[in-house]
Amino acid sequence: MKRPNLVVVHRTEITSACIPLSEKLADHHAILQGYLDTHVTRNHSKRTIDSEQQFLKGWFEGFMVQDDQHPDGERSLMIWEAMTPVLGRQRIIEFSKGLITSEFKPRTVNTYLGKLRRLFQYVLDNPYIPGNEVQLIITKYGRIEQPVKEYDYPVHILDPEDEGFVLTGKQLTQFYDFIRKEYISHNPKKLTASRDYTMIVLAGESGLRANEILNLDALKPHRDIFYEHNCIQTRHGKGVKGSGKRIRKTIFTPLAQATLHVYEEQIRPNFPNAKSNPALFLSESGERISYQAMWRSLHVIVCEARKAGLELPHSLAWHSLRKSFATNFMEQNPDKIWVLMDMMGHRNPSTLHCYVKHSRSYYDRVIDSIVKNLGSSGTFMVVTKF
DNA sequence: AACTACACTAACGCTCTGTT
DNA sequence: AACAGAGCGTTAGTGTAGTT
Repeated sequence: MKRPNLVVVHRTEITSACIPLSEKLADHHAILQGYLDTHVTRNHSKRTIDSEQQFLKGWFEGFMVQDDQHPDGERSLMIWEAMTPVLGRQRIIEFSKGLITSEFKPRTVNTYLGKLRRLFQYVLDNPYIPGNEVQLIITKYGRIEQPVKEYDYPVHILDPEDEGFVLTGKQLTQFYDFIRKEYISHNPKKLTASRDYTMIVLAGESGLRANEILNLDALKPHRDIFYEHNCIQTRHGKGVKGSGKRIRKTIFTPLAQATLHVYEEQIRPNFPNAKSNPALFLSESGERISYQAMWRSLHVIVCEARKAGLELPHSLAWHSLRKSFATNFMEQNPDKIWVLMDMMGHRNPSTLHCYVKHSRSYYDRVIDSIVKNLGSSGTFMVVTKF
């Protein structure tokens, strides 16, 4: 069910009717815009600002209240009405309950309530209506308070870790082989199929995110491929809290180098704009490839691979390749954890803990070998007396 | 009081569906 | 094919219950 349909609170009569509707609307938008503007000042990414705006505007428009002033007899909710003592909180509780009973993930409920709480906190900290004259919201529209209370949040929102999203080294090789030998040769569009293969090898061998792959450049001034140094750089690493995009370097394995070399020599030059568009991976129309196109490509290839009998995790997406890279690197180089962290762009070792997903058989194998070693060296003495 | 071991928050990316 | 949008996962900074 979509969020706007979850609004089930009883329609309420608004009594302070002496202010013209247009003025109320203008005040509402001015306050909301004031909050959204703080995201710009705080250097948040465009994506964050857009989704914040999308959600908040949608939330207020989704709540209809009765208003005889309005030609339709009802209109969307205003900020100060959402913050009315008692009634405002009731509305939040109903909203929260609606999401839970519709089986939204607690994580999502928490996210939405957080977005609302931060807006309302901003309004309480800046209780004025933006404009030429100084006007308090309270004197014009009555008392307001924070309607989102800690009691209305789900807690323990983190899911137990999923299993089965990671390809072992062997599965990864099989997957590459399938694409190269079967998928490309049976596909009439050799160019795009080869391009998709190159992107997949790059994801599996270097651990790059989908967004980082599509933003790689082949042409100057920002060429990101360094054969001579065995490394690839990304200038679009995920940032956090207004940090902006982050630059980092990651490993460029012999397989990835050989694959990319063939791609750059024989495949990429055949795409339109190959000499003018700096993007390493182009679409058939000569633009930088889009995330949606990447998603679709991988989706199709995975479906074909399953039809051909390959055993793949039930959910295999671009990010699974990044996880597979991390897990396989860790299994082959157990002592190089700091190197892996650096290549993944992690600032905090705790991130790897939930990121590297060893298979159950890996744990069994390693535990088994540890016990065997103990048996021969006698580190664990047999206790006969206490 | 210092430490440990987590949990929570917020920004931001990924996934997938619906629409045109 | 391209795009928009909703839901939810990822990551790093911060907070806190429980232990030493």
